[in-house]
Amino acid sequence: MRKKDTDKDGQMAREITIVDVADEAGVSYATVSRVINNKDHVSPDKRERVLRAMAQLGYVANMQARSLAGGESRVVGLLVDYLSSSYMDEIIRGIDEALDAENYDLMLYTTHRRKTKESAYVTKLTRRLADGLLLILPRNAAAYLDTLRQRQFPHVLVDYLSDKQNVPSVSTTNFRGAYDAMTFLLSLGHRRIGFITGTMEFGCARDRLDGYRAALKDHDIPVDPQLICEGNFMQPLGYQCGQMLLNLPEPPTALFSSNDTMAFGVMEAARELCLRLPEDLSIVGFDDIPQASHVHPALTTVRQPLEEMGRSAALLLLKYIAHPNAEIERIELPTRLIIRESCQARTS
Amino acid sequence: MRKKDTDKDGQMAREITIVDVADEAGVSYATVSRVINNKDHVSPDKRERVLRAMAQLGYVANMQARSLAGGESRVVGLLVDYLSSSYMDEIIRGIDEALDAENYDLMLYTTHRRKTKESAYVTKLTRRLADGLLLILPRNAAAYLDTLRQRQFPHVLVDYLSDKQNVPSVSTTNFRGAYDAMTFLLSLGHRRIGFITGTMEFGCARDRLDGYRAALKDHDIPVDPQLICEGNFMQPLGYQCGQMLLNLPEPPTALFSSNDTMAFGVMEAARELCLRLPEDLSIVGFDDIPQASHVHPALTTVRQPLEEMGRSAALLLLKYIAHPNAEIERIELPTRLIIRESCQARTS
DNA sequence: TTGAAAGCGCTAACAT
DNA sequence: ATGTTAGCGCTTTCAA
Repeated sequence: MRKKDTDKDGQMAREITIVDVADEAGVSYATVSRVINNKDHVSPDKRERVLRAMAQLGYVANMQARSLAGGESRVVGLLVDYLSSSYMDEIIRGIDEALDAENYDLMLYTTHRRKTKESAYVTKLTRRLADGLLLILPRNAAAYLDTLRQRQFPHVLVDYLSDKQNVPSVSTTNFRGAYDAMTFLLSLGHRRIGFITGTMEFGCARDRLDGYRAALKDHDIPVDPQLICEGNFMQPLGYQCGQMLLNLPEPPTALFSSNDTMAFGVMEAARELCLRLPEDLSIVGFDDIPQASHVHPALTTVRQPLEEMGRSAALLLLKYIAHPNAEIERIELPTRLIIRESCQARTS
Repeated sequence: MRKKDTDKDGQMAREITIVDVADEAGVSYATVSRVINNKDHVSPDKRERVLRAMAQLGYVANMQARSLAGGESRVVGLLVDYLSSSYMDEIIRGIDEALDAENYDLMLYTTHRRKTKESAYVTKLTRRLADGLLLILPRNAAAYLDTLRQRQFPHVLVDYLSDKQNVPSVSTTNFRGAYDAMTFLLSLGHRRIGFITGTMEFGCARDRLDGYRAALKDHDIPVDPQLICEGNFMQPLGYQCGQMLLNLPEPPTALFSSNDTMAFGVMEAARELCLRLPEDLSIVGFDDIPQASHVHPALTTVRQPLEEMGRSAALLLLKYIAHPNAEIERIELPTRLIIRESCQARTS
């Protein structure tokens, strides 16, 4: 059907293949393949001719043929839930850069909160469409992690935590980060500190909650369940949790949100209650997305090195692609408390 | 090399192919292919058996083999510059939904502001990796648009405007939207209205500027070049432009920003100058990204139906995939002024 | 060092 | 209705 892909003028518009290059260079097409893949055993002379022919004809390798034939696709699959957050974009930028430097391409699939799609995509990508797989904040990882490992398909998870599984992954010191933020708030004299969790199915959300609790405990402050509100990492629920917490009979003097986006929601809620920031309420976020430094007051937050997380994950994946049997590594990057303007010593 | 992909236990771990399914179902593999592609001329009986075998074996089609053989890949390529904005995410969501409903997959490439990558990706995607191509706000479209058209490769551009080219595209009534926003501001009594442009290489940015000028002209107000500041659709420059405009000897009483993100920057700048919003300064944005309704004061803005833009683009592309010769369509979706709290009648 | 040839998994003619 | 077969463009033995 595509044998003679004629365009409307009746002219041949076939795509340039390895055979065309071979003809042009006057060599067999196996030799062209060798040149393309940088193999040995090609005379400098012929290599030169092939290269020239390729340039002249504007040859571009056909990915599917290559990967069908068992070669590498030089494509890495990336699976994410949604894209709107800077969190994702920063990580993806890091991935993209590291991959680009090594001449790999990125194929990005979005599941948009449909869990089933996650597995379907994994299966698809795994069929040699990609050389490896990166997953950011997967929700359904358990469903295919075993398969991936059994088939020795290179993969790295970003921000996935589970004690049960020993999985190649990149994450940050969530517990430590939360603990540090709390220590800071505590040092400011705050005693009633509200906490808004992330989506609890994620390990990072659980770790942050643990950090919150641990810090309180280490300061001999009992954990008041009323002060803990379950969020979902999104602004609207952050707003609602903020309202709830702030309307408590005995409201907190500081609020620690499991991510920046929800912290912005808290700011809205606070403003609606005519609270002054940071005089009447101190707020701390988590992530340090670019926006955090743009809001007023600029948000004090626990910085995750998002771009570096992406870069590390990509690099680790590349290692697995090169050495499928390399030992499982779990990289944990340090968080850092970024103090800006949204916190103040407790006055009352 | 993958002939007998043995895993570490020495067990066969071959992937299930159409042949395995055929064996299992006791038919030829051509029949299986027919079933997979929903072709006629298969007895209900055999179809049933094949389906069962597929389910039992967990068969998943190999994309590259399929597209190599000349079939459709049921993959649509999507090229975007960067991802962090809600603008992109909303459009992508629309695309994703429309495509998903038709059982198409999305392959997303990000160029991250490297123009050369754009062309490279187009070439790659075009090699039958994808059945069609979607481009959001392309920066280098001229470089490959001709090729795409000549090869009759289905493609649709989102938010690309150029009078010279007759290109399948989806956009919105940028001129009209800007004109409406200005009319509103003018009706509020504002006479000195500042304008922050978008990245001028984009047609939509130029159209919005034109709308600004036209409205002024229709109200017999001379265009003051001092009041027009060139932005780039990003918050930091919006902030800077805001500062510049607001520090003018005779500052504007209203500011119209070519997108919401820059309008947020303007809000920062205004706050730093201790201006009350909207009492001292009215602000209008463009896009109506979700955040616009979350800031304080909620932003009055020109709404672009982002998700619908994505959906329309996907649907149009699907049409071209089905009918490569279908006539070139340029869809223009209506914008709508969303009045919120960031504007007030001029008092002084 | 090079070329010839055998697939990779699939679609679509072409037979039957 | 169903099976047989010839590629699609490429990588990788295997010979030469």
